[in-house]
Amino acid sequence: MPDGAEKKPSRIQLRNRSLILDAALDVFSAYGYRGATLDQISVASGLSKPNILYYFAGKEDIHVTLLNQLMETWLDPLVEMDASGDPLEELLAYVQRKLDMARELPRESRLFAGEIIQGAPRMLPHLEADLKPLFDEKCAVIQAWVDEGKLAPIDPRHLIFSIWSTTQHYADFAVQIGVLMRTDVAAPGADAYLRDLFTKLLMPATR
Amino acid sequence: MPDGAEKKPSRIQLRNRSLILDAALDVFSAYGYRGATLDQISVASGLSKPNILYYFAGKEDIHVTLLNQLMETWLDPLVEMDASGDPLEELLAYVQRKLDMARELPRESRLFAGEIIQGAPRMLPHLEADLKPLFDEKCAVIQAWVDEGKLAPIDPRHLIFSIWSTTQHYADFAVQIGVLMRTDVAAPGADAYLRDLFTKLLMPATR
DNA sequence: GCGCTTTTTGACCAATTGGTAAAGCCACGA
DNA sequence: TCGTGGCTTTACCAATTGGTCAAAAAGCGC
Repeated sequence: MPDGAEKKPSRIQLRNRSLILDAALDVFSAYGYRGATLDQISVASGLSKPNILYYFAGKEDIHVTLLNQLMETWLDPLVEMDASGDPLEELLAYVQRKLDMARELPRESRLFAGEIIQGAPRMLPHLEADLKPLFDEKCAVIQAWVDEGKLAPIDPRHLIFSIWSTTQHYADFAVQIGVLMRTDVAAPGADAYLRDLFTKLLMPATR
Repeated sequence: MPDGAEKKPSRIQLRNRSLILDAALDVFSAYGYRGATLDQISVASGLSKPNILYYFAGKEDIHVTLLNQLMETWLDPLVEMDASGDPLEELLAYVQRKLDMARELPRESRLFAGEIIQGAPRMLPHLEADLKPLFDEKCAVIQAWVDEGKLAPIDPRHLIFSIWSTTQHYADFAVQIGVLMRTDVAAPGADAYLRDLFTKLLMPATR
């Protein structure tokens, strides 16, 4: 049984763990933690239920592993925002990265959203430990840009909230958007719209 | 058993049905449909499980009833947007109404979000039948305003998406916001920020 | 091919799930 | 006060849940 100080995961372990995690991502993002079942993950992964429990300690272990992996990728676009770059360009690039991510990783976005909506029972520590410091740091960067007159005066915190919400919306509410408009034209339209939105918001008045 | 063409619901029926629906809103919005249990609703409502099933045909019946009720209140702010009013004022007022609603009815917002994230299995018909026509109508109104030069040229569909996402974010991601900033200052800050955001976006250039 | 470890499975379990049946309770009008 | 009908509970179920265990079946170095 793999535990404690493992040596080297075998080829089979690597393959099966990733099979399980991928299947679990499907199931958890679609039904939430409590709504997902090991049997669903079993079917989706092609592995028997006891076999899944050979690789993971339990349902919660799978979920936690997924959330841990997610946190890194999730923060990455914000990490990349460079304090020494051009403020408006940096922020617009951040918006674009978040938008791309919502498109490429919609399951991850929904998993994250579901977890937060349900009160983040398994994620609060991560938010406090990883997200909060990064958020504060980047807010300070943006505030400095504002103070230097390189951006219109806005509250950095709400700016970030609005970037998160507008971009993730295209992943989390994809079904609704699918009902309301042709999805094939939604993507480029969203790019242009959000660029326009945040440009107008952030462009300093003195120009 | 109350079904088919009912006469007049008794005082007790009215009270208990609303007790159940209120409790169910708590539970469903917190755990999603599959994650919620009748026992939880039973405890939260103070009624025994069989008693709950005396008033509703089953778990799904409760959920559907909740979603049906929600759809009306949910569309209301958009319905109120008046084609004959001042464009910018109307849209800013719409933003404010959605923001107020997210604050006053966070459970409903989370219930709705959870349902959509999970693919809207029980809501798709509603979206098609109720939301879509209203959405198209209001998009046409906004497009007309744009064509008349009363608003900056924007895509009405993405405008509405961004209004929905930014406002509902404060309800759906309340836990995350609670981690990142003092919640007591979040509300007025959000009001001002979003007014600024959408004013700058929508103000026509020729002024 | 041989022995040893890793992987996989089938059978099984206790707890929880949504739901049912029938009996009991209770108000209220005749 | 006595039914009568609406309301509530107790006892119970079959199905599903996450999880266990020992035995079987691969892998794999030699």
